[in-house]
Amino acid sequence: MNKKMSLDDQLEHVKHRVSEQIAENMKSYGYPATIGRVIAAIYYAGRALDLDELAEHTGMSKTRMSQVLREMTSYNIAEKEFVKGSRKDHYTVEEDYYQTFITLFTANWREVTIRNKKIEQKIMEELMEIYEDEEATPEIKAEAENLMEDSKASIRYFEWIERIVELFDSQDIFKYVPKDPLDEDKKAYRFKN
Amino acid sequence: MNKKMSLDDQLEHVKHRVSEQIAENMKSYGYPATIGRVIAAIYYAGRALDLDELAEHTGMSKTRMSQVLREMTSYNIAEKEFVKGSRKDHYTVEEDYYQTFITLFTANWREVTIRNKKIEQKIMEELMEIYEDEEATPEIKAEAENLMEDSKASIRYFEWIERIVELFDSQDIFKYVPKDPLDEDKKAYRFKN
DNA sequence: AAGTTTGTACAATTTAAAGTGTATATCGGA
DNA sequence: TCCGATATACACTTTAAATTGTACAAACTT
Repeated sequence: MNKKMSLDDQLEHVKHRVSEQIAENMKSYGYPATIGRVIAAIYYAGRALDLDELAEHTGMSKTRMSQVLREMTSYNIAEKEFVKGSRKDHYTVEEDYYQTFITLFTANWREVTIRNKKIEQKIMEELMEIYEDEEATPEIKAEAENLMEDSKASIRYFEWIERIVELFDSQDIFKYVPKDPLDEDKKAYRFKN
Repeated sequence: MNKKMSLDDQLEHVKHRVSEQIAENMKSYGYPATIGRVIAAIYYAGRALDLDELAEHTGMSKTRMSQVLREMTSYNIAEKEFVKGSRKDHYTVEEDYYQTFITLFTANWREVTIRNKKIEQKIMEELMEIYEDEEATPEIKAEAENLMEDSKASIRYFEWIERIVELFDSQDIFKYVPKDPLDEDKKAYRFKN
């Protein structure tokens, strides 16, 4: 049955597999799979696509395309591109894997740190009130103090996450984990082969 | 209404908030929220808990506890602890935030790299067959070559992810992004205050 | 101004994930 | 060997996320 497939169809099949693979990876990143399909469609088209073309390529509704592209532009992994003589919105995508990884990774974690720092602040205030309440027994005060220590430790942890985010966002990560294997490694590799 | 709450209840309320916060964070990590509630319950109990106690603390079914604890032990963020004279399984959890982050983060990404490298290998084989097919036109061959280049680039990217995972797993990340702010920063901070 | 084209709001549907309850296999003690 | 206690398999229900279709508003054309 596969034998009957034309070579063109086989190439299409490979592209489809890659597309699904990227889609699956998006799920692992914590984002909708459809984002991956959109990236693949635009990449293989080799040009900016409009919503109708994307719906066509992904086999999904135009509504969904609208939703997903909005999400993607909000994360800066897609952007509108002006196309002469067309009223439609055309979209291009970030094609650098590494940058896409960094962008999505940092967007997610920034959200986490912001949310948590807010909550920790509220918790701290709440604990302070309890601690300073005139009816607070020594036991109550001790417990409140424990929880405040926890909260402080938690804040330090989220500040660490913030610095991790900064490490990626600034591209400094490539200093410590380069895209290409080190030259020494390359040499060693060559000798072995 | 809040005014009527006893101080003890207020402390409980704070703990509950923290528990929900951790639960929410687990979702952001890409894991079930319940994992966070389990971590909080055991942490606040200050000792290993059994499935019934966990169901009690989280307000969930024992079945769910069984499922979640299995998942947690598989990720090495929970483990069984022997408790004298009890037939029940008691569980403790990793209490170091940083370690939990690293463990979950690396588990997720390791899975991703393994999955992708497998797929890329298959794709490479498929493309090779197409390329070497006697009926392949120059256009077909050129396209297959392009896709092979893509695949190679993709593999290099996942190897980079693997090295990122290794950076965290080996704890080397703390060399570049220390838990505690640097001494210089500390000093600067002191002077400002 | 009337008629098109386009994108998206909104409610409804589908699909996938989380969680439950009953039934059962396994184990340790009498 | 039987009994009670425990964890989990499995099928079912609930909840949340992804996706669609219809309707409409804004912008563009004539």
